[in-house]
Amino acid sequence: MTSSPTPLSEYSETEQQIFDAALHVFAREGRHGARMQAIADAADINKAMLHYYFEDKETLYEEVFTYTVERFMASFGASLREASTFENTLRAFIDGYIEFVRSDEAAMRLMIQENLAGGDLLGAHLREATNAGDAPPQILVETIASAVDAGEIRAVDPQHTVLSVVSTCLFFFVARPTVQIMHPAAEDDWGAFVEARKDHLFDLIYHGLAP
Amino acid sequence: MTSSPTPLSEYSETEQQIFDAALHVFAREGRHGARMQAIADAADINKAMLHYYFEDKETLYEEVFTYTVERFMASFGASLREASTFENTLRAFIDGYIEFVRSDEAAMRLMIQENLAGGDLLGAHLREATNAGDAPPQILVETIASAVDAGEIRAVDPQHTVLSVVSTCLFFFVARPTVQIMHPAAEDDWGAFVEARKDHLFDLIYHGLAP
DNA sequence: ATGACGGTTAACCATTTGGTTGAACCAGGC
DNA sequence: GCCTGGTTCAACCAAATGGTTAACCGTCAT
Repeated sequence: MTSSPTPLSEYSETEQQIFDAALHVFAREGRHGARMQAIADAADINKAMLHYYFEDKETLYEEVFTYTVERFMASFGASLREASTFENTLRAFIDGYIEFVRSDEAAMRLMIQENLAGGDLLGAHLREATNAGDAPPQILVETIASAVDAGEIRAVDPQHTVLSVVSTCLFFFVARPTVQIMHPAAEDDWGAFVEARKDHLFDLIYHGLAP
Repeated sequence: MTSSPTPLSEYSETEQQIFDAALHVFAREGRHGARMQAIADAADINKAMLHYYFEDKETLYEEVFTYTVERFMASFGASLREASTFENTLRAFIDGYIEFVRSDEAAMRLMIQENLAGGDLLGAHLREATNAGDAPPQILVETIASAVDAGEIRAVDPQHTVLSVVSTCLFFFVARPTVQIMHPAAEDDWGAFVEARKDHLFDLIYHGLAP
């Protein structure tokens, strides 16, 4: 279920094990809470190997985080290809974005950890991308703005709307333990619950935007 | 802006300082990432005082967390008093819930930290409350179910709907650093942004539920 | 064979961190 | 004054943690 985060191809096998393990431990314990020994254990290697492949904890974190944030931003746009109707676009985005997060929950948790801890490193990356013009959600914002202009949907604020869509797609992953206690269905079969959630979210938001 | 989390009244002043500081540090760095020295610094006291008032790190965390989770659950129901129309109820809940989180963001961050870390302690508290019948969101679920039965809103799944409402109310706080980079308005005046968000969320969800 | 080299390991070191201690401080009651 | 109780602090200690080292493989070119 929790797949490997498809690290860089130029990495050796051991490097990928470390990378993978570090992502999961950092995602769970946070930048400072994570212990090098825990990462070594998760990667099933000797602690010294961590420093052989990555200089120190800080460097390891930065490499893992940088790679994760880039993958995250790429996934944003990837879910938006081929826009026919706005209805199809919204459906494709919700499905695609949720599918991406499901395939690598640890990546998302790491992003949230950064936010909780102040998001300094995150800020640097995002500002860079934003200035370069390829800020991830900008595409969706424009899609919604166009739909508003074309009269396809009500005159909502595109920025706020995108934030709402993203919120609903991500939050139930963030609070997964809580959700699984509250919703018996989510506890029994998480996969089915995620599918049901895609349908519900599209239905709710599409009706919320309809004229 | 970041108000004090109104600790238990039976606490002495020093105890409250510690409690308050611990909440903020745990919320930012997580259960294991938090350093006792950091908490002592934030509380502006000597490190030995922490152990004078609270046995050890684990106990301190548990007391802070227990108190936080209880306050959180109470706030859930508190936002639902006096339901006339469903429209008013929804509006009151969104406003009240967001206002509660705004008044104590650290409490919410602590809850999210617990979720990211697996939520074992959280699970114990929630299951207890759920079995006792006073599970926080149960009231909202029933309100929505009634509205569906009365034909006030479309035939949506109440459980999923509540999760969606809560997602949108909480997520922009969780990802506040990211949101502030993406939305210039949120960076300039967070308070005004939160207000705008209340309006937007009510508008989006109310239309999403309307028949 | 051998030696150079990437990879791997256990043992080790220095610093940080959680936690303790004994003395000092500071009321209020006698 | 001086005792007593709760409170506060600097210094201290043992364990945990990040990071290093020197030796040890295995293998491949010479």
